[in-house]
Amino acid sequence: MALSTQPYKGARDFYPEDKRLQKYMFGTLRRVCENFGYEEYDAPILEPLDLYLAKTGEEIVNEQTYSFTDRGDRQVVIRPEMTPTVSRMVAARRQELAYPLRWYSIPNLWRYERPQKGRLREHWQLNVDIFGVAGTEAEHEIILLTDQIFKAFGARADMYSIRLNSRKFMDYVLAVYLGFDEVQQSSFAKLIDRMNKMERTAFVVQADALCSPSQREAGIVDRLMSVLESKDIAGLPVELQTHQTMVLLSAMLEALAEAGVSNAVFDITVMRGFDYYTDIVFEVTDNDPDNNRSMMGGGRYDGLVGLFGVEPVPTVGFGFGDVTLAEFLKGHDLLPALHSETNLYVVLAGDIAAKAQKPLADLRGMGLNVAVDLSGRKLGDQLKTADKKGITYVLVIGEQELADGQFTLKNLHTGAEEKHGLERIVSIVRDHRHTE
RNA sequence: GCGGACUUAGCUCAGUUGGUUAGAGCGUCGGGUUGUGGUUCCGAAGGUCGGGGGUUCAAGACCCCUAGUCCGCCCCA
Repeated sequence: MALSTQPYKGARDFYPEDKRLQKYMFGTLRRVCENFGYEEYDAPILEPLDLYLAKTGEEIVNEQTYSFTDRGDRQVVIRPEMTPTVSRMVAARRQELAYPLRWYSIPNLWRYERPQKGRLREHWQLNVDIFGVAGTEAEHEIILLTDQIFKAFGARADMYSIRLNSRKFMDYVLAVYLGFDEVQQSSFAKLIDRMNKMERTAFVVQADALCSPSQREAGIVDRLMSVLESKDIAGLPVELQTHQTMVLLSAMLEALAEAGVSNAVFDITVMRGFDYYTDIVFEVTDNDPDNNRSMMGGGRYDGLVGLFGVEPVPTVGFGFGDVTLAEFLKGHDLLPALHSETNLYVVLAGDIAAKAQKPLADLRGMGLNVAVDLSGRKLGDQLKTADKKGITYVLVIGEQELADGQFTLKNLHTGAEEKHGLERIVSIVRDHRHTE
């Protein structure tokens, strides 16, 4: 039986054309992050199991990670997310780092679960974090950066929504304002998370089922619905509007609007799954109903660094997956034409590979990326190969050209041909590359 | 982890209620005379129909198992 050529379940091969797209996406992400003064870091793909047990739900660690025991009996996990790792790194140098600390990374992450639209087993995720800022200036900057990322990809404000809420606020609503016990709070959090995907009546039925008889009698579900159906902070019951976090969030949204972020809104259904978030949380969703998934999510997690036994560091950060980003760009037709990194394809007329080495070295020395066809096939076949590789310029080298130093340069897009010396050829190809 | 749909040539797919040597388009390769691609023309190669088992005189088609892909659910990094 022949070996399978398929990549591992839920993971992708990146052929050169796929890698071009990845390089474009990552390049844009890096540019925006560095534009805001964020520095890139990285870490091992393997981490000890303990790192995740402390802060993530047990089900996630046990059933949704790749884990194994190594030869030294250590429990090892292939990282399913970057936040614990970066917290570990910051904690390790807690005293010596210069705050505010602005870091980013684009790690590959693994999760053991069934692949589906927008969710694979291996994906890459931009992680951006700011450490050491306790005030909402940190959230403001992070949201601004997020918005810049979308703008850098050419997205318009009506293509995506930045939705904000507060974990601290929701805890208050569920525990104090509505009086739910801890089990109920967690059930309601999950239900509210799915609210936008459900019919209102189905939601009310499920919410009702979670209430005790006395809560039902007190009309708790109606009270809940009136909170959840508030379209903005001003629509909330007055008692909730004046909650400290709502006051801060309200001011933040105003500041963001002033800074040119027109599509950031309060959305009470944004919950986020993780326990480590401590206050403001946010998501960015695609406005295209066919890609109804959160593309990016994050928030404030002030407690994580402190788990390593050092003084806690207030932190705001987010993760942004490459799969959902690619879906977004494709869906909104935002992908540019991506070309080969090879600028020039040299075809040889006749058996002259040895003699052609000098001009090839000169072209490379002057900075062009040059590939040469070594097949010895007919000229037409060599041209076909250049075309198939998506390389615009072809240079013909034959006895004639070697003799007079004038080489035939052909543009495969226009079909035009011209003869020049090597330096002129380099400048033509380079100018074209820059205008692409 | 649970449920549903699907799997036929390199790719996208046809294949009628089971019935001879399983088809198309695109792609690939060769040719239209020796230094010019995309278009066009001619020709060729390429499939034990995902794998295994069963029903039948006969299975690509029906049944069971298994793998993979996709879509939901759970969960969400």
